[in-house]
Amino acid sequence: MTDIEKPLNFIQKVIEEDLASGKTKQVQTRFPPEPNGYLHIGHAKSICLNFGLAKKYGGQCNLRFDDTNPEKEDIEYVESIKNDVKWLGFEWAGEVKFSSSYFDQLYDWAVYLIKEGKAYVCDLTQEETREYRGNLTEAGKKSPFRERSVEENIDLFARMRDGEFQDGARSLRVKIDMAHGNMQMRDPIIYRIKNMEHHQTGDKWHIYPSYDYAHGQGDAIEGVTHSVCTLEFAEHLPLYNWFIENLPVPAVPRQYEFSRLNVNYLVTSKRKLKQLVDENVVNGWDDPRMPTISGMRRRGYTAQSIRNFIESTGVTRVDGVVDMSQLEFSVREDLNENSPRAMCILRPLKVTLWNVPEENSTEYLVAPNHPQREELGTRTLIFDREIYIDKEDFQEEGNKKFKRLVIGKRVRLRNAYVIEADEAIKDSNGEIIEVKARIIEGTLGNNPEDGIKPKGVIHWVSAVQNVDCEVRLYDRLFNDIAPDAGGKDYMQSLNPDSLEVLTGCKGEVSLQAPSTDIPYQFEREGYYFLDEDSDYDQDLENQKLVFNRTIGLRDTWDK
RNA sequence: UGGGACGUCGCCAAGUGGUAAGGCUCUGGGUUUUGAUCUCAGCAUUCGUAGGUUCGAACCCUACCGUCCCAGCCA
Repeated sequence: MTDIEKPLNFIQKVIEEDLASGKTKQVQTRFPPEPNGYLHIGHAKSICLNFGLAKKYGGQCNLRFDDTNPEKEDIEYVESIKNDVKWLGFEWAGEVKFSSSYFDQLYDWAVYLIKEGKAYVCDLTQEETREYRGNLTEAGKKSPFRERSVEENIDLFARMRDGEFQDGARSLRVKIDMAHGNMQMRDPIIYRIKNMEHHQTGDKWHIYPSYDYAHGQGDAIEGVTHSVCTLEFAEHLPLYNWFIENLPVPAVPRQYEFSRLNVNYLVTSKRKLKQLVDENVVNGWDDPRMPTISGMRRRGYTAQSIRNFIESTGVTRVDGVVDMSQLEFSVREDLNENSPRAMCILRPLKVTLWNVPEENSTEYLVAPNHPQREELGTRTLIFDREIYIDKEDFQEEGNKKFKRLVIGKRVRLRNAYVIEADEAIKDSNGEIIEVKARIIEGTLGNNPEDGIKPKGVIHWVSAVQNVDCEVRLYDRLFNDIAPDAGGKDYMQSLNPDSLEVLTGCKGEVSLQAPSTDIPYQFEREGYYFLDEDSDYDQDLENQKLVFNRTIGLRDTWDK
């Protein structure tokens, strides 16, 4: 990167002050996803922030699954989340943590609160609880069960734990203030009855702690110094601190909130992404059109490009929407620097170079793998009398702006000769099926001797020896710049053309054994990454190669 | 109408009393065997609005306007 120092964000400033004052000895953070879906670009921000903070200040970051609600969770998600965090390039401290590991301690602390007269078992139904809570402008009413005796509360709470009651029959609430301006403080529920198995604790529990009750205490148990979360939890801060102050916790963590990442044209809500998967709008969580980490990975986005993007957007408390172009810039920046080049014809049009002798027409040419990075080596290109160019690179009659092949005009074949087109051959429908052209002698590495330079450069592939492949082009999933803003129905703005599959594409022979760790730049086309649907086969006839277009090249050609 | 947070260029985002960084986008020029890359130049007399304090304000004060979050036994 650069040696220009980046200004610190507000959380970094807090940490530097805490370190300077001695309040914090060693920074401890945590990334705390609930395993109820796949991670998406929004989580990448939290991951980069939490792990990045720990790394920057020589501390550690835990990966903690906030698994307090077995209803929505699944072991499939914990595995995918671990995989995604690792892929993004981060390493968590020690073993993976689970909020469920603290259920015993949390239970003991709940009993402690009861004994202190600060928690009570409430028999109000869910509807009654809502009525008693009041609303934004009216104070709530105290629950009639608020003054139960300590003994009765302890007994009832134990019986809740033992599975004696139906789901929702009772709850454990903390006694704070039913008239508090902050709704979170109106005797929040900290334990609810759910007679159901948990993916980590099996059938041990019939009651599960709420997020509010489990999160801060989990932080304290793990010695988290700076608990950073998104802005919607700012409302919970007083409650977070209430527990820390009223419980004999081993440490005092502090919560700081930042605004979540929003990118236009994207939807980032686990619930909504799940709907796209469940209704088969996309082909799974890792569909390359999804803004999930796994989808982006499959599409060809590099971990570095995602990290750079997150870094470029900053950390503040301002609600904003980042432009998609900023993400695209980070992806292109990294890929341009690191992708090997290759030529691939997406929509083949045969060109016969009639002045190349028919006998022994094959010629081997050498091309650099990267135009600016010699150290990346070279590759061999096969040149023949018959080649393919892209249909879009030929017009019978061009115009000043069309810098490609035109009848009677010249064009440079990338890394090869200059050619001039003579004739277009059409089928009975009038469609051009072949072009007759000729090479200009002596133009390999040189300009034509007659001084008539070609207008442009186009890519090509031998029609005799090439690699057949399928190419999948992706466009945005939604046509609306803010698909789900203001409660809009995002399913109404789905882009019907978000996937275009091209078969019979022709790649140069270096693509026979393609790279599986970084996209190629198909010159003049964009960046393309090998999809996992590909099938390798020693027998090339049976090999099936599929490439995903990660992103096109920047295009400043005003058509 | 209760409580909380936030408003600096089209989009991100520094700046927190001394006279508006940077990135993305966009526009124009140069180099180029990728209409890519690279490179040069341009792009806020102005910081939500209106007053006030001050020699001096985006930064301090007051009022107003706008946006977002909170009424799950979700996280």
